[in-house]
Amino acid sequence: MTAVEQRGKLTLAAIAQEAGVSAPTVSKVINGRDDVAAETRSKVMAVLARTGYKSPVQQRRNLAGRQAVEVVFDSLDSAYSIEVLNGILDAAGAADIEVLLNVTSKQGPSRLTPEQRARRIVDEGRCGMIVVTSAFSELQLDAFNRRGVPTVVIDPLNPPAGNVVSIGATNWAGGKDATSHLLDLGHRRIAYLGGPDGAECNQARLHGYLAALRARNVPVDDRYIVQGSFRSEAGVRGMKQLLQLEEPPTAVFAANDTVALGALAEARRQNVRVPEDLSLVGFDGTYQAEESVPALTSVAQPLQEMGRAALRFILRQMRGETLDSRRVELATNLVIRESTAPPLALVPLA
Amino acid sequence: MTAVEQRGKLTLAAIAQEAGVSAPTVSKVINGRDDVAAETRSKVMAVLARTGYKSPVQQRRNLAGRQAVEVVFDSLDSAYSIEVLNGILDAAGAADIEVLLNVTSKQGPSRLTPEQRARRIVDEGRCGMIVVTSAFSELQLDAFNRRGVPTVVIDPLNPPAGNVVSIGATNWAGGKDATSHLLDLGHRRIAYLGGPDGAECNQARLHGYLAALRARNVPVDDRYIVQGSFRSEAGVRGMKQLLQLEEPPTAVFAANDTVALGALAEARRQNVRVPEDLSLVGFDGTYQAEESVPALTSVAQPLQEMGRAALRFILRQMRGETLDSRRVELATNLVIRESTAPPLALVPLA
DNA sequence: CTGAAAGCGCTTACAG
DNA sequence: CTGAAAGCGCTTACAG
Repeated sequence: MTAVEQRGKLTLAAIAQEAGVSAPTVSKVINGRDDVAAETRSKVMAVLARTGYKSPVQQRRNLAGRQAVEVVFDSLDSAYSIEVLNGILDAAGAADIEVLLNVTSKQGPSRLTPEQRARRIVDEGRCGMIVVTSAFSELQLDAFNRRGVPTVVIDPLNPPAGNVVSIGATNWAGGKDATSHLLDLGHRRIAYLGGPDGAECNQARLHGYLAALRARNVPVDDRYIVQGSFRSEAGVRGMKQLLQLEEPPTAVFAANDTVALGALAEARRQNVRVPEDLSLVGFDGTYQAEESVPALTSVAQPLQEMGRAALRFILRQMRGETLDSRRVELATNLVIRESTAPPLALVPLA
Repeated sequence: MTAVEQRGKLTLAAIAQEAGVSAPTVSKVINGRDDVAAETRSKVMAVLARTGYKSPVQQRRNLAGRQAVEVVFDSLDSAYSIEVLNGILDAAGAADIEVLLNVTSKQGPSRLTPEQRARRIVDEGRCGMIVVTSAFSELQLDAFNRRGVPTVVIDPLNPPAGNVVSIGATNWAGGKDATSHLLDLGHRRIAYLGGPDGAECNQARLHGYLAALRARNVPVDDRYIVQGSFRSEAGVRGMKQLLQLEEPPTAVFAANDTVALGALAEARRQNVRVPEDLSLVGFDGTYQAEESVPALTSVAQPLQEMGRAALRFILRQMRGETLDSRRVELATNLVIRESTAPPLALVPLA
């Protein structure tokens, strides 16, 4: 038994002595400052963990009662975000953890800077944070981890650096599956109706599409690749553009369901029948795909499962477990519905 | 303005200076020690109150119990609930209040009874509660109010008794507007494709429909009134039933947009064109109505506004204001889109 | 990256 | 009862 453990007084100075460093150094570790050598940090962390020392902030956290996780979305206006939220709520309910919901687009006059928000989340003693937004920089996200608030990012636009845990889906494989399905049906003129150029997940889907074409030696035609956004209007505009081509595509793989539905609406307006004249595949597999007429063939993301996994990662980190991996991709699943069929040329006349 | 109020730093020493005593004396007052003269104590207390100084313990308590409103939904799987939630988040963001989101269908193994939930909400010091669920009885809801947690119910299945504040929309007037619109177009065989029999709001819409028919001396035909649920399947089934009638209706007023979209899907399957062969009106006016093809004529509820109003009611009660009314109905608004047209018989042949 | 030194805000022990 | 002085625990600024 060590000196510290014998005496009742568990002070920062005692921790310092125990770890063989100075008090200021322990202070820096506790407050998540980054001017501490990794080795020193882990030495101090070990003593902190062993002695169960609680900083004032951590004591505050204990007083706060029930554990709560901060969940931050950019907005809650898509089937996508709702499903992720439902997954988080599900796992939180099971673990008896409160969910504090924040939507950055719904900020009042006192709009918080990311720094202010970070300070508040730490000060208020959240047991973890789930982020479905690009409102935080990688550095800020890592700062949460260092301050003892385990943080998980869901489907980041770009994979976060450092120690930040992120959860996504197998976008590349999903894109390949969708395109292979269209190729299997006999399509050769297949368009990619894409989302935002800068989004990692969109790029992965596009490259899955390209990979499927190349695997079958189908030449890539740049006119069939139209980038846009993840919103419905992008589908409308993209579809207009594609239908003006001399040789329009016989199939379209859209970057998500919302874009696909925009494309479907435009096709209908131009009397292009789906799936007879045009096959259409979406991505996400939300209820939008199910309820559309015709029901949309779509690459389903396990959105609820992603939300659940995010919360479970936080629980594990709270228990002090180390994670196997900083990045997890859950499998997508192509769900074939009514919006895809062989191209008309291949269907024998009745 | 005093010295203390001018400087930003609100420290114990500043309070002491302001009160004309020493720092230790202020410390004693704050910590409830009894070796302080009554007069000195009250002098210090006055300054504390005026400046709003908080001791570390008080700050801790404040941080732990930062004002948060408990929001309880049955589930988050409809456009309806999402819009209400967004309204709540909007007003909460503006008022700098946290939102604790609970979904009763997402309870873990330790499913709470309403009593347990109530105790917890009170014990944890929520500043208010917004309920979009029928998980609580009227008595339980009233108990929250009595225990000092102002409670507001949004669109209750049945209007709550006692002191419970509830917010709804003008369902009766909306039902009347929808039906009058169809009558104005020339329809006489108008069906009501309803939601759950027991729901107050559904009954109000139905009675609005009946009132509109009676006002124009159009006889009510019971075969045109089909009750169901608020889900898509109810629209599919109800539409099947109506299309089997010897004289099917030329127009359908559906209890909500989801039911209307189910009806639309079934109509399309049976090659009944909307609006040429059948006019269709929904209720709620969510994005579902906008994005459908054809876009759905619908009675828009101010769902976001209802969420906002609920939160503002709580703020008012927190400030001790008395409310004018225990029940508020916000106005609906008929939005005419593409799914309604005169009945075919009235359209002159081209 | 580290820690001696200074500083901050509060509390305690005690002289008057 | 009061408050000058000492002390406690932590943080900050900065020299090395």
